[in-house]
Amino acid sequence: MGARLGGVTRTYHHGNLRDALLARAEEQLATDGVDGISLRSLARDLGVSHAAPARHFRDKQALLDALALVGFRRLDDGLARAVTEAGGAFDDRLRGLGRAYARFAIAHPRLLEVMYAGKHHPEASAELLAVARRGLGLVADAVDTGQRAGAVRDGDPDHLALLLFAAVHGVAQLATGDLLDGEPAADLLDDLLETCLRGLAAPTPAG
Amino acid sequence: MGARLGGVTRTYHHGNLRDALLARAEEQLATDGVDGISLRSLARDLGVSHAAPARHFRDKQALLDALALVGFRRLDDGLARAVTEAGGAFDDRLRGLGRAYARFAIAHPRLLEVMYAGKHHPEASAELLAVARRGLGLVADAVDTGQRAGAVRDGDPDHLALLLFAAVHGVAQLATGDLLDGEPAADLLDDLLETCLRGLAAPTPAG
DNA sequence: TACCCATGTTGTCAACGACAACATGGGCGC
DNA sequence: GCGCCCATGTTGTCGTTGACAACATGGGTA
Repeated sequence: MGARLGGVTRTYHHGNLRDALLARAEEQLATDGVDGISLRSLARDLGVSHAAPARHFRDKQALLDALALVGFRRLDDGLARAVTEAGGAFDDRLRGLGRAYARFAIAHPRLLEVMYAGKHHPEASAELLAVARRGLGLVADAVDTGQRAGAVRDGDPDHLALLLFAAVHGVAQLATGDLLDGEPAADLLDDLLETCLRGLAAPTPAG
Repeated sequence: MGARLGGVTRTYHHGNLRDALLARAEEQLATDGVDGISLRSLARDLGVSHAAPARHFRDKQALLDALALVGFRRLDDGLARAVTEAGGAFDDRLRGLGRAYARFAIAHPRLLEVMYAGKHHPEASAELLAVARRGLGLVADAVDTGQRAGAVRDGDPDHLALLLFAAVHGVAQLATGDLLDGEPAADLLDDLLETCLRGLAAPTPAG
C-alpha cells in the first residue's frame, strides 16, 4: 500500500498508525490540553475508524502513558545534551541540567503534566519511573563529582540529587502554571540554583 | 422543608445543595481522583435530578474551581496556624510553613492537583491567585523578619519567598506523585529547607 | 394576596470510551 | 508458489456524561 499524503509516506493499513496517533495526540495535547484528546477525534484526524486506536492502545490511559514515555525520553535527551555541553565543572553541569529541565517544562507544559499525572497504569508506571530515574542519575553524577572535589558537603548523592531535582521541579511547575507573578522563570531558577549550591557547599575548613 | 437525613438537617429544595455538592465532590475526589467526579453521579448521590447541579455550577469546571478555592482557603488556614505555633524566630516560622504545606499536600494530594490544575475559568483564576498569594505573604513576612535581623541576605522578600515556596512545592509535588523512592517526604523537606536557609544566610561579616 | 424568581425537574442531544462481531490482506509455514 | 492465520482495521452498539432547553414549584416579597 502506502499512499502519499502531504508528502509523507503513509503506510496506514499495516504501517505506522501507532506513531501517527502519538504524534497527533501530542499536537492536540499542546493546543487543547489533556481533555482535548479523544481517541475518536484522533481517529478522525488520521482517517481511520473510531475503533482503530484500540488496537494500539487498550485504553485512553495507555495512550497517555505512551505519551508520557515519549516526554521522559525527550527530557532525558535534553538533560544528557546539557551535561555534555556544560563542560566538566560540577556546578556548571548542575546549572545546565536545571536550565534544561526548565526549558523543557516551559516548552511542553501540557506534556509535563501528563508525565507527572498520577493516573498511569501500573505497568507503565514502572517503565516511567525507570526513565525518570535515569535523568536523576545525571544529577547524582554531578553531585558526586562535586563531592570528590571537596566542594559539596557529604551525603548520599542520590539524596542530594533528589533535593536539587525537587527544587528545580518546583520552579518548573510554578512556571508552567503561570504562578510566577510575571517573574521570569529563568531568573527564579538561577537564583534558587545558586542558593542551593551555596547551601550544599562543603563547610570551609575553619580558619 | 428540611428533612432529617443521617442526623444532618438537609434543606435541599431551597437550602444547601451547593455545599452538599462540594462536600460530596471532595469525598469523591479523594477516593477516585478528578475523573471520578461527575456532575450526574454527584446529583444521584444527593438524591437530586441530574440537572440540579447546573443551578450552582454552570460547568463541571466551575465546580472544580470552587473546590480549588476551598482547598486554598484550608491551606491558608493551616499555614497561618503554623506561623502562630512557630514562635517568633524567622527560621522556625519558615520551617513550620514548609512542613504545614507538605502536610497539606500529603493529606490532600488530589485536591492539590485540582488547585494547581491550569484549567480554571478566568474569573476563578483571579480569585484563586489572590488566595494563593495570601499564603505566599506569610512566607515573605518571615523572610522580611530574617532580613531585619540581619540573618537573611538582601533581596526582595517576595522574590525570596517565591524561591522558598517553589522549593517546598517541588518536594510536595514529588511526594504526592510517589516519586520519592521511598524516601520520607519529611526528611527531604527538612533537608531542602535547611539547605535553602543556609544558602540564603547573610554573608557573615569578614573576620 | 398575587406575582416573580431562585431552585429543581424532565427531556433531549451529541460526544465519548469501551466492547463485540466481523472483514481483509500480508507474511509465514508448508 | 499456495493457503492459512493473525495483526490490523471496520461497523455497530451500549451506557455514561456534560450541556442545554422547556417546564414546574413554592417561598419571599411587593
